[in-house]
Amino acid sequence: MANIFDVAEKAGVSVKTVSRVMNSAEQVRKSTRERVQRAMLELDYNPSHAARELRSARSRSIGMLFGDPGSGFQSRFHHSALQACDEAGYFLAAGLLDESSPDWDRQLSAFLSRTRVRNMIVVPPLSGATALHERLIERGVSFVLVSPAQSSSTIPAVRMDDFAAAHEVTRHLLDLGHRRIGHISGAPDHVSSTLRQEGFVAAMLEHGGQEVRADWIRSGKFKFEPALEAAEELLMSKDRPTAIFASNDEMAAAVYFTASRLGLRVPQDLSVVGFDDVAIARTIWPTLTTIAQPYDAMSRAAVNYFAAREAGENGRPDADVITLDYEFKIRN
Amino acid sequence: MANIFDVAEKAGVSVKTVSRVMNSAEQVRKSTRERVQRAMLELDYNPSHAARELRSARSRSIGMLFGDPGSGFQSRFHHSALQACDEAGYFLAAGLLDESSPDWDRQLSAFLSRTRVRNMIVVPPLSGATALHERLIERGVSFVLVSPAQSSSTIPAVRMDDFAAAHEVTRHLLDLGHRRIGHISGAPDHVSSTLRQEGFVAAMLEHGGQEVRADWIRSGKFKFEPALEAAEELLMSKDRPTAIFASNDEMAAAVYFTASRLGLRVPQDLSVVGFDDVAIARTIWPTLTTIAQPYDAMSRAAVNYFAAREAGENGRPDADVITLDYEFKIRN
DNA sequence: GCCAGAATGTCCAACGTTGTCATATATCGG
DNA sequence: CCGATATATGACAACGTTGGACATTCTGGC
Repeated sequence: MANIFDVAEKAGVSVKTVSRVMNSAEQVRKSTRERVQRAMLELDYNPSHAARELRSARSRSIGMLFGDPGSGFQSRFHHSALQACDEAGYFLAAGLLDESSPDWDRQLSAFLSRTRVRNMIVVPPLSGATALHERLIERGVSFVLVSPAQSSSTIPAVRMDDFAAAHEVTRHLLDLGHRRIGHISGAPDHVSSTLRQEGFVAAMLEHGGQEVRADWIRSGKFKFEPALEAAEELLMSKDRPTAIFASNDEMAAAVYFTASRLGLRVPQDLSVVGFDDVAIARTIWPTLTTIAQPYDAMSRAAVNYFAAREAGENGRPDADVITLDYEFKIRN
Repeated sequence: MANIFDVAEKAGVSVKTVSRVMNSAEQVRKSTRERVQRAMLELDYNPSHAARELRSARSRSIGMLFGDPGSGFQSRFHHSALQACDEAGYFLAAGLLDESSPDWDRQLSAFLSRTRVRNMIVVPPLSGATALHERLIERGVSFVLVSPAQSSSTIPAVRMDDFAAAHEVTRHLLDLGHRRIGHISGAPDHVSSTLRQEGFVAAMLEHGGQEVRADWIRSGKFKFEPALEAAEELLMSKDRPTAIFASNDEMAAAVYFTASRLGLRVPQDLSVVGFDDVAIARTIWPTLTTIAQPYDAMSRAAVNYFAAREAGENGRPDADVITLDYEFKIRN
């Protein structure tokens, strides 16, 4: 396997010059640079990540921790973050962290000190784990929250515009002619849930306030089982809603479940829309109209945040919240 | 951040002894070992992965490549492999590989030479990519296939007992009183698909051969859309089957889909069973009876394979196929 | 108290790269 | 064509760890 010396020899320069070409910090003459790059290609050379990581002041690793495997999100984010890291020349180091274990602090320590990562992307459900965030700050790790549960003015975050998305989804139902619309919200301590609910209410009010009934807004905690109950409560009564907007796809699936149990057909008797566009949305029948989180864009934004922070070495204010556009997937 | 010198000083030993404790190759007195371990704990010391990787002959990294993100499998395997690696003291390095890209060879090169991994776990769909396997052999990487598409006598693999599982599933349907059972098989060039079909046929034959109708076995290629067609063909005729065994969960979901479209209720009018136990199985309604792949056990077996190979340094024959027990999940 | 063997220490080199600092080479005005 | 200055390149140490080849110090059994 080729190393930097082989490249240097082949290109007829010193190893330092090769290093400079790769890190492109200092100036290298164009002709030299090209000669080196050709040599790298011909030798199929790639720098050893371990060696760079060990020697260099700069860290080229970004960490990502995985919590509860149940979350359909994590794999989406993992994949898109891998891609974003590839593009930006970072290495993504993945680890496990069980936030419910008393041991989680040690797990974190082990991950951080083994990998030496100093930049992390924290995705759901861990982006809602405040204790973890505090610990990261203490340890001087800089991190970006993805779709955090709480909005914070001190921690940079990447999120989508939940309010606007919920508004548009509700609008869509109204445009289809629905007037009696129920909502199954997520976990009450989750800002996304609140924003989605607000977006729902706002759209309803715009269309005539009398329609928003408090008993047609139920919490499903973002989970399947609680959403079953919520759906049952919404659908059992005589004057039931004709459409339900669930705050995520899993809960929307629970609505399907309940509707089917009660003999209601979707979408003839009941319209359902979800949120997130996880795998389920395209697999259940009828395929679920939903809002797609901008996974790729979010990951890319997070990675770019680190890249930018490093480029401009000025310790710029750490409080940006980047809000990205969602995508509205209309299905059956 | 503590390093090996700090630990040595704290424990009152030399760095060499600390190193010995960690690599446990040579003999260290129990009392010394404990003293060192205490020092490591107190200092919250973890060896730098980069430094070990760089210096040591032994590689503590195991690579895992992700192909098409659509596969519900990959995240399950990733999670369980992370866990298995944690337990065994390995580090899991993840990368992307787009097998359909003309560039895939370069992607592989970059991954291998950057990370220096020499052990890999190859999961579906890449465990079916023969060209990749050949390239890995050429490059001297040792790898274990997980649920490979073809059985090979030269590449070690971990798989589940598809035949037995399919047999048991079919048996289950027979025990429920079904006699008219259809089967939607997977991709014909996939040995799992073949084995599952054989298990199905064997169970049917045991119960009276006249029941196995060739036109009740259709290929769905392991995908949703082709399975829709297959299900339609099975369910449209007057004398339709009363139960369908689909070779994976995605196709089982397609059966639900079609049944619902044709006005058939599951499970009253039609029983459906799936295979794999991906997220969908627990989310669609009625929850899907299926076979759970032994994700954790498979990953652990793969990791242990490398650990064992390293312990007994004898170049033992490379052709083991480990077959693991599945789990039968009876749902609604 | 002696001895064998186990346990531990010493010292140095090496892994592949980057940071520091020194030096060589090109560029430019006069 | 000269020296001055900017630009391009090189030599060498260092990152944290393991491996090797020994030397030294314990330990336990006689």
